[in-house]
Amino acid sequence: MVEKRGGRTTLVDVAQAAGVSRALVSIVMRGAPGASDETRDRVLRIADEMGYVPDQRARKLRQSSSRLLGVTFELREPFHGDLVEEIYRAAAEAGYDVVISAVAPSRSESNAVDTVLRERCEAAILLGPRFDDIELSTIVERLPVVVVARAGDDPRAGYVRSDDSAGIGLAVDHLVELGHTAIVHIDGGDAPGAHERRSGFRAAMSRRGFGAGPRVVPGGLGQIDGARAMDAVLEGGDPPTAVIAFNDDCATGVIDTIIRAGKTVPEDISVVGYDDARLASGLRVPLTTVSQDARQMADDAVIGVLSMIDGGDPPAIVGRPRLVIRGTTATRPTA
Amino acid sequence: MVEKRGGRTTLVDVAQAAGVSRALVSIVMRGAPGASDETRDRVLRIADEMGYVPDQRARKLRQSSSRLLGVTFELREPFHGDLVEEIYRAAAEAGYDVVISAVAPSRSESNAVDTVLRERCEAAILLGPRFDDIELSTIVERLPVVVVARAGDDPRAGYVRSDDSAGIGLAVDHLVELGHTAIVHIDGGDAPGAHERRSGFRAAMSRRGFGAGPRVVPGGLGQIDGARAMDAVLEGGDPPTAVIAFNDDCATGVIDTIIRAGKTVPEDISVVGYDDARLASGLRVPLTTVSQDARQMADDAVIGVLSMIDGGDPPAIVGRPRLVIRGTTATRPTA
DNA sequence: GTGAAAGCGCTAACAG
DNA sequence: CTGTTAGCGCTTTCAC
Repeated sequence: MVEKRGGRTTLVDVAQAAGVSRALVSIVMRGAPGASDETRDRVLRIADEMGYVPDQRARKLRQSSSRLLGVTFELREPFHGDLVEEIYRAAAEAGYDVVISAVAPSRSESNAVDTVLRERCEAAILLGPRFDDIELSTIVERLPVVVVARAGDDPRAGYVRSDDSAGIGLAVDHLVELGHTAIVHIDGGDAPGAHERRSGFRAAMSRRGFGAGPRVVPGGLGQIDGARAMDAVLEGGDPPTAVIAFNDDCATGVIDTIIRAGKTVPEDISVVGYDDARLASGLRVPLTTVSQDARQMADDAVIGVLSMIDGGDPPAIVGRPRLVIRGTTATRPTA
Repeated sequence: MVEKRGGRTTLVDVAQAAGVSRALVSIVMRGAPGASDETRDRVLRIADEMGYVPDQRARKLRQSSSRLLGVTFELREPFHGDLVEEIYRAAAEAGYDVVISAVAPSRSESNAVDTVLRERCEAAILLGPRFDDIELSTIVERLPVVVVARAGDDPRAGYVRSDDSAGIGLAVDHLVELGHTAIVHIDGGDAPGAHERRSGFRAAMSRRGFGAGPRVVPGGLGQIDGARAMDAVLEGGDPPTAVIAFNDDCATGVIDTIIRAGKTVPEDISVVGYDDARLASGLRVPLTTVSQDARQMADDAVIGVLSMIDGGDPPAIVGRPRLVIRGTTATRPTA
């Protein structure tokens, strides 16, 4: 009785098979009021037997509001994965569907955003976009946008991020309290958030009295970037006793280099990461890291963007990151 | 002149503004023949000024075929990221759009597949699905399906995978040629492909004359799984001189444990991974690994599923994996 | 509870 | 080259 290669089964087919009107089937499929429990069960059963699945496109087309949220994210960013997962949940709780659109080396951000636009999403959540002001501007003109995990100041866009500057501050404080003075920051280049972390590092260091040119080393987002940067640091002589990496991946590379160089973490050198993507919590060396709460950020982004749809003001939420102390930091070696 | 909060601009609006018929605008937007270059330019300009973006849903709804491919993937699998990226490319080359639907701990596979169904995708590509035969069966009845990176034998589904058994064989051969005899396989439990790799390992070992119970240790997909498994191996005494891990992440964990135990890779113990996801190539310790060619697999999957749409037979493609020798394998320690 | 009718934004098949 | 006419599959009035 199963309709082969279904999906093509339409509401009319079900109505005919059940001997009722299309409207009734529609009501039943939506779970809307207006049908007896008896009819409801029968229609549902028949629809199921026929392999009927409502056509999302037709449905959304007909509805005045699409109740659709577009999300762009980077396929390579573990933390984006965490955020996407939480956004699915948060959106579902609000009765919204989600269209995800990936960004990758071979698929540009504009490409990803175009998809969101063409699908007639009511609003977009952009995860760590690298758009410049102009590009962002053209998007913001078209639909409500919340930018996550990146700073910015377009008044028409909402922003949800955690305070990168404060986050790095937590890391610096932690290390200073452990007695470290020779602290290096391996940065994220031009990645979203990198600037804030860099200046947050400088600020925290000078606040702690290490004003004289705290060391910032060019790094990047990947493990290899962290490893290379740490290579350079060690080769330069005068090794630090602590390193704050741009993110967890980067920190992993840093740790790797340190170990390869015959030193140990955290005995010789302490290392702090950033993000606390699940990747990190699964690491063998439990990484001390600055945690951005994906769940909270997703909630904030979704709630914020929904309020914008209703004409509310763009949110400007700066979450307070949390330092998660695990096993890669220790008191300064007494050497 | 920009329509604020556009996206709501419709084809009719553009037609009116340009003083032409809807049909003409449609023709121009699709780049279809039937309009003078002059008109084309003018309409395009006006559309752009108005911030008009064609409604994908309405478009797909009207067209008999949606030219849409659904892809389900795991947010946490780096190799899936590689595949998704390549599928976007391969689909675009064939004139198809892609709907991606993520699987995560809090978002089930059925959920992901439902999305694909509701969007009226013409076919689905499932990356490493964990469905059992029954579940897969109900999906296969509804639309053409190609399963990637997992073995199976539903004759109605297409399969694109690389020969896991042969891949592990390559790893075993490589290690045996380096003089290793004490080789351990840390497996992937019930993950897609794990069974094949396990039995491939046993087969290759016995082919090489190590028939007497080659050691297979329960592992998993993550770094932590590899690390824990390796812990157990080392604690058990009689350490192997070589380890073949289920995947690259797992291998990373293995390496980590080895180093923490005061041994070195590859001097004391050689380690081979599996997948060659970009993650791996970015590792500081260049991982010797069995490469599954994401680009090739994506091409095969897309071409295969398109042919199924045209009534072709389901593809059954078993790619030949390639051993990529990097820095984590060496000749057996002469100890 | 039910059925008829209109229309979401677009494309396709025609006549002009 | 242009305009008209039909729908795609669904939801949403509105009478019955």
